[in-house]
Amino acid sequence: MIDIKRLRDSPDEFKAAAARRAPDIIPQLDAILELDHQRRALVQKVEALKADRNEASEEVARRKKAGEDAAELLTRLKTLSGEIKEQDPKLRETEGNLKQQILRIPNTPLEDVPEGDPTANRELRTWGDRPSFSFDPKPHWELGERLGVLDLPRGAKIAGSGFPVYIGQGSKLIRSLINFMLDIHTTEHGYREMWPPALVNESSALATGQLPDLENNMYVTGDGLYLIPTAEVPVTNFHRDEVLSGDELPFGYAAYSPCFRREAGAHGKDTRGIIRIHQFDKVELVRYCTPDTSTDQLELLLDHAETVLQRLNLPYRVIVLATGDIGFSSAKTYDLEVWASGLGTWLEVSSASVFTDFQARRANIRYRPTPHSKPVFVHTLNASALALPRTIIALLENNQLEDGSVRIPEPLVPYMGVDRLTSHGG
RNA sequence: GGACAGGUGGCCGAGUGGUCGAAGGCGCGCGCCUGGAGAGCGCGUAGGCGGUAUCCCCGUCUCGUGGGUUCGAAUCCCACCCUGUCCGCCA
Repeated sequence: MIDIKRLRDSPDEFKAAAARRAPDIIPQLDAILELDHQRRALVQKVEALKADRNEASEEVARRKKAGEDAAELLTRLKTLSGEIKEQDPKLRETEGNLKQQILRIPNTPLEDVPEGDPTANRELRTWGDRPSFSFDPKPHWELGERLGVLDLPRGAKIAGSGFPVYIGQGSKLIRSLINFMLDIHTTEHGYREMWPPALVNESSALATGQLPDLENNMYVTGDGLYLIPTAEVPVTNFHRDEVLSGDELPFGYAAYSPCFRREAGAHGKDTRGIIRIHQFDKVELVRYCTPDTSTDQLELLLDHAETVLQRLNLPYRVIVLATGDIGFSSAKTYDLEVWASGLGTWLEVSSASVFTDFQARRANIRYRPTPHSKPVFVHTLNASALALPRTIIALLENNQLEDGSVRIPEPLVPYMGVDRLTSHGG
């Protein structure tokens, strides 16, 4: 949620920042300013009436206590109360409209975010060498099927397309990767582990910014709960409506969760194999920090995500997203894209974002800089570290041998118990 | 899912229609005391919004949430949410 006071106090500055991401947003901001103006006028009107009412009401109490007559005062109060009941709903309606509109305004990007549509995304650096092959490297769906670790047709039979089944060593690879990633983040990067609910209520989805804009991309249950598209939602909401003490910041959680995405409107794009699916697994990092440290925290977070790719020896590149490509709640986002040899393309496996106080406002997460100072909003950040399917794609495709078997990267061997995936490996 | 009991400030806990934003306690902050610490004593300790204004003041709202009754609601009524206990069901 944007800071209405910032918009009100320096509208030109705010509009310029917001327009870097969405040039057509100015009329919406003007509408908000107008509504805010109306709202404040109404507040003053209604509160003046209430002040009169409260004063007269106290006088009634005093007179009754003293055994005096208050009939004449009561008639005056009756008309006053009637007037309040007429004006108050107007105020509430205006406030409701204003809130609705504010909730639809995306976060303003940081100054150093390149401006433009996705073609303005910038590659910052690459890590590792893309493997070379003496044969034609195969795509993961062929490898997975031949190895007997991935069964897409049966997944489609059970649930539908986009719900893969991992079997045998494939299933073991999933839990090995989850443990591997969580172990790194908890023992080396200082994260506290969390196992959150996979369903959340409306307030939670609203707080992290999935609602109202991404409503169509989430599965909804008949009970009005949402299947989480990322652990970011439950983990960030863990501290919703709380005041944290300043000296515990910064801190972070590492959480594994299944993720569910309808991918509505993504027809025909990256549909083969497990590139884009409806249910997948992910280890997510969420950090809370003070406003002055959040840009440094983003670099730290990115580093934590990169560590996983480096340990797995998967070549990747770091992209800074342009203003037109960052998510609704984000102020700045880095994507990590891993190289997939069989597909011959880069795949996004992680997205690291700083949300400044945007989510904290929606979720009402604050902290006290000192024991008696007023609470202020924290800054929140998160990064995938990593999303599993595309990590698996890269693992299979980059480490494949000519006979169709796949080498397991050394750090993963203790988790897998084998150093090769073979078609007779079970 | 059913029955009953509850949801009050950072925490515990009083308060059943009128100076109640809320007694008391704990915690926390500042000070006194002390060689130092503790104990003890004193003072201070919610947030949102609006106005005004550089941190003073004024108004308003908030006692789970949303409605209602009333001149006036923490207190009465309705709905919903949540927690506890028992029953049912179940991994």
